[in-house]
Amino acid sequence: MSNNLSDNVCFTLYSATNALIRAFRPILEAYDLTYPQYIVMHSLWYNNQVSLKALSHDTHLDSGTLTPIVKRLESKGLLTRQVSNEDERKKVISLTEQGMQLKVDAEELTAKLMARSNMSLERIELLRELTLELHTDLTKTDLTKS
Amino acid sequence: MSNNLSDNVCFTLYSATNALIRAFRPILEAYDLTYPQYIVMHSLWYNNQVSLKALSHDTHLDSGTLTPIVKRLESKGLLTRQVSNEDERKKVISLTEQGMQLKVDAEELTAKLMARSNMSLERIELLRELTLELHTDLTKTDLTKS
DNA sequence: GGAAAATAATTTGCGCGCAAACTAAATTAA
DNA sequence: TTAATTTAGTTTGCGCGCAAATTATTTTCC
Repeated sequence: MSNNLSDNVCFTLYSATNALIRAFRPILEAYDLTYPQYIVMHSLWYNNQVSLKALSHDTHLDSGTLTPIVKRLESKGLLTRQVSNEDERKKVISLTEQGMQLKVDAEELTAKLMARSNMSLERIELLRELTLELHTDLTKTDLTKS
Repeated sequence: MSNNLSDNVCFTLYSATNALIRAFRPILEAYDLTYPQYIVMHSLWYNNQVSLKALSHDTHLDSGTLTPIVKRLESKGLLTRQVSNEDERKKVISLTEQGMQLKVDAEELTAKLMARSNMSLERIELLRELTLELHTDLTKTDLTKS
């Protein structure tokens, strides 16, 4: 029987995420990256030379979302896209030298951003666990059924 | 020194929100609403006849985001927008009879959605508190400084 | 009272996020 | 082996989310 939007976990989650992306924007601007682009780069720093499918699995982003993001990163010279030799449906996405060098500067941006917030490390870790749990929960269960 | 995206609270928050909106979509489709439209309606069910500014404050959404959303809700016949008598810069947003009736059906959708997840009520409440705290934190502090 | 500053809402431009439709290649099955 | 199905990636369309620019009204200050 909530009458206030902030009593609603969906709303607070949604608002917090928007605020986070907004806070990230000026920081990532220095690297000419958006937050989703940063996620893709982060994924590739630890899993280079993967297919779009594999990248989609790791980043939890749709292939229809990823294709234009990856194309933009390609046009910035941070990665390349080549048709796979074994399977010509697949594209191998590889970091360029420039893309790999960005890691040194941008790797720990999240820690830096969160460190500036007033939340304790314990509560941040708790938030991470709860959102991970919710995501797992929502993607495993088909909520339109039952 | 995280090498995995899921070790990163920003990423898990971002992914969980996307998953939540995605899970909400088929449910809200029955009411011909998107999630942001639902937020606006929810706000108006408890605070009718407000300016766009006031709606922006309550929903945490930008005026540039709200204007088109509110226009769409108007064209669906759920609300009206009239220029204020006292201040002609302002618009008074008011629910129509149809918009108010939607409340009966759609009010408790969030509770229903979350109830279908496997998370306990305690953990859901904890998640609500943490995301509320983070949002407050991020909007009060100018993170580009210091 | 009139210029300057502040405020409310709209518009523009860009990058998502994703469902749905589509193209092309590989796999399966008949 | 070739027709049917599956899979990988792209494209299209629509609705955000928001910064920045714009328009119109009100307030402030001289």
